[in-house]
Amino acid sequence: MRIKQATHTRQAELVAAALALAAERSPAEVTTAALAQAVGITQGAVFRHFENKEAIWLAVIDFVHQDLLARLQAAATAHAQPMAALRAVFMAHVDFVVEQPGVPRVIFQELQQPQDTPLKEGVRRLMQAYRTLLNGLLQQAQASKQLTPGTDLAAAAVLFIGSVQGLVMQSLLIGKVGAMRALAPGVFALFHQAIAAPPARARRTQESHA
Amino acid sequence: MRIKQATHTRQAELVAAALALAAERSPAEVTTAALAQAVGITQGAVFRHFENKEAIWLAVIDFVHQDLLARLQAAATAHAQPMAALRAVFMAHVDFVVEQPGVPRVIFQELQQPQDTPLKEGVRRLMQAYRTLLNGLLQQAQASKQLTPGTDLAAAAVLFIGSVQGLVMQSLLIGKVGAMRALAPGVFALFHQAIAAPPARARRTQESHA
DNA sequence: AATATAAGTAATTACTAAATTACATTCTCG
DNA sequence: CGAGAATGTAATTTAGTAATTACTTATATT
Repeated sequence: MRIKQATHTRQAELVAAALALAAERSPAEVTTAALAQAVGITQGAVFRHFENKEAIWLAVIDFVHQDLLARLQAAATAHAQPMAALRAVFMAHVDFVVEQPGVPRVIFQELQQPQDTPLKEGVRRLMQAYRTLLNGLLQQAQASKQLTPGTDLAAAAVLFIGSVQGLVMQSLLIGKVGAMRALAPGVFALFHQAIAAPPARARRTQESHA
Repeated sequence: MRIKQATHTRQAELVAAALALAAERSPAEVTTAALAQAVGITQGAVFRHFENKEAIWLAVIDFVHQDLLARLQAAATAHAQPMAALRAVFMAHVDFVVEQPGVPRVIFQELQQPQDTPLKEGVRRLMQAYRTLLNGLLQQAQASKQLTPGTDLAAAAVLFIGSVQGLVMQSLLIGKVGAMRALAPGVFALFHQAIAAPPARARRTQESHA
């Protein structure tokens, strides 16, 4: 059995360890010593695989970016109807956070930094990709007349991401990530109500109202 | 002119300094030395006025609790119509964050801690008071038939706070808190759409639809 | 005005954490 | 197989921070 591991293996282990530790404490308090112990090497050995500590978190953000977006994309393409796709994306995001409670902590942590660190830049890229995905779905929905006419798509994207954020905050506050799953359907239902066109018969009366 | 200041004066100065510094960097990086410098005393002198560093952040949370809730309450009571009151609370919250960009950072920072620190307890009390305020307004709105029948009030509260959170995240990401003000009306309009009862003429058709 | 107390200073202590260094071991490939 | 590169260790360095201590000075009170 191998004692020493190739760098890319250790890098993956350290990234996983960082996420696991971030689920239990503030990422700012995750030390290189703790990472080393989690992986089974000494503190100094960590720097055989990463230039410095920041590089570890950069790799974490990268990993999350790949993993989360792949899941959201999969959730979206599993549904032909854009509204159903939005619901699936919402639930996939909630599921992801429940499985990886460290992720929001890392995101929040990096957003704290006001200067434009490489880490914050990584978070921005992730959010941008998320927004692009949402925007595509919202435009599809709009094209197929499933949105209230004149809906502000940018505001809808903010509201969508904000809804998940709100759920995350509640769960951070009460300390039980699982509670998110229970609240999620009700919150999405409201989001749906916020943007969805009224059913056909009602639409006629609304037009006569305007 | 006075050289030495009374403790309660210095405490207020230190709380203000903590909020100001948290607006420029992560609260975790705000050192007692930086606080001392901001106030014009030496690092050790800080401990003449606060038992330890945690006590400073506790006082900060307390101050924010008082100040924010007073503003939200004032915004709410300025409107007889519950929906108008909700809009005013939303805007007051956004204004508060724009004026005090350090506040969300402090909140996030404390939410990171998974254990139940006194600080996190303080944040929880603040959020609880916020939810109580919202709940009152939502119930008023419901009682006066201004909500879609069957609206999930708990989900609505999550969505409301989440909307502001979403706005805050956007602004933390792009680094310009002022951008919140521009996005806020659109986001609130969607929230309104999410919970508001359809206008009278449309309601008839919706009933016939059900 | 004298004095006790509160507020301040300067220097030190105790601790923690990231990064470096010198040396050792394992792995890989010609 | 054997040499060189990669990975690992143990100990040290460097740097920063909260809190304490011994001493000083301003302020308020009688």
